[in-house]
Amino acid sequence: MRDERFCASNCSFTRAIGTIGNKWKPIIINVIGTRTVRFGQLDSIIPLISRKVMAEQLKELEEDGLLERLAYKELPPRVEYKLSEKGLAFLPILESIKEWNCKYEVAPMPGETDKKSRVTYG
Amino acid sequence: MRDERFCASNCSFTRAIGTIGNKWKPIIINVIGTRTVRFGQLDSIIPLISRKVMAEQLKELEEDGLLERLAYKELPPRVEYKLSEKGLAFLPILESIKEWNCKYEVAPMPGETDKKSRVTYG
DNA sequence: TATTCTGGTTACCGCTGGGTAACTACAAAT
DNA sequence: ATTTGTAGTTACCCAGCGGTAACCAGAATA
Repeated sequence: MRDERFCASNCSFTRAIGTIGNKWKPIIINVIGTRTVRFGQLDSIIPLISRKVMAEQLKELEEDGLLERLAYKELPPRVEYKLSEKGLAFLPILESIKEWNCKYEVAPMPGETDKKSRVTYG
Repeated sequence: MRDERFCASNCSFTRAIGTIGNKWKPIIINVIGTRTVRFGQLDSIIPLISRKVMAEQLKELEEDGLLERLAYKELPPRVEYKLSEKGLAFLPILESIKEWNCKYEVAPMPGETDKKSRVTYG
């Protein structure tokens, strides 16, 4: 999941890509946004990702200081996730990616209506 | 390599992540920058990536309109790659990722000097 | 004649990313 | 007594990612 060659690079940019350069992390960060979200919510908002991978990604995001994890000692358990200052500072970058894509993307095939393509995170 | 569920999504942001959300593409785009670069150059500048994967990534970047491929009918062959308008428009986003990382990254372990970690693309 | 140079492509194969299902703890509700 | 709900974790397993090595054309150089 995490590529050691990237994380151990002397190059700051390479390490940055090692941190957020995969398909799930930008999606997760974008979904959380400025909210506080529980694990189960993330799991149902992003159905394409399995619980296992979700847990891995969240753990890595926390290790990299993008995410804060608040676990309440209750039963059934309750855990809330919210972006740290670093994570919040990444949101504008995601916004500029959205703008960039809207401006330059060639139109996706029109009339696409099957369920799989309905999923939306942005 | 390319995740069909991302590309087929109705969500523009998800499609964008499907386009550039992997570890090699931002690196390649950053290395090319405003230059015109040949295949062999890319291959030697980024030794961690194999020829096969490099070729795949370049092809996808071209398909997604980020890259222009100029093949000269010579022997031995010469092929040059340069960023399209769309690709160039992505460079500022990479710059902001660099700034973001410099500002918030926890210091990597000091005194790291083995060769693997020497590789730099940024 | 043989080697080099370039930008790939292809066959082969091992490793692992990631999916599924089962399982945990314990309180509260039925 | 049994079911439900939450946040994970673990074992198991398979498709496919990605690495390696071989191979291609054909001109130029030694």
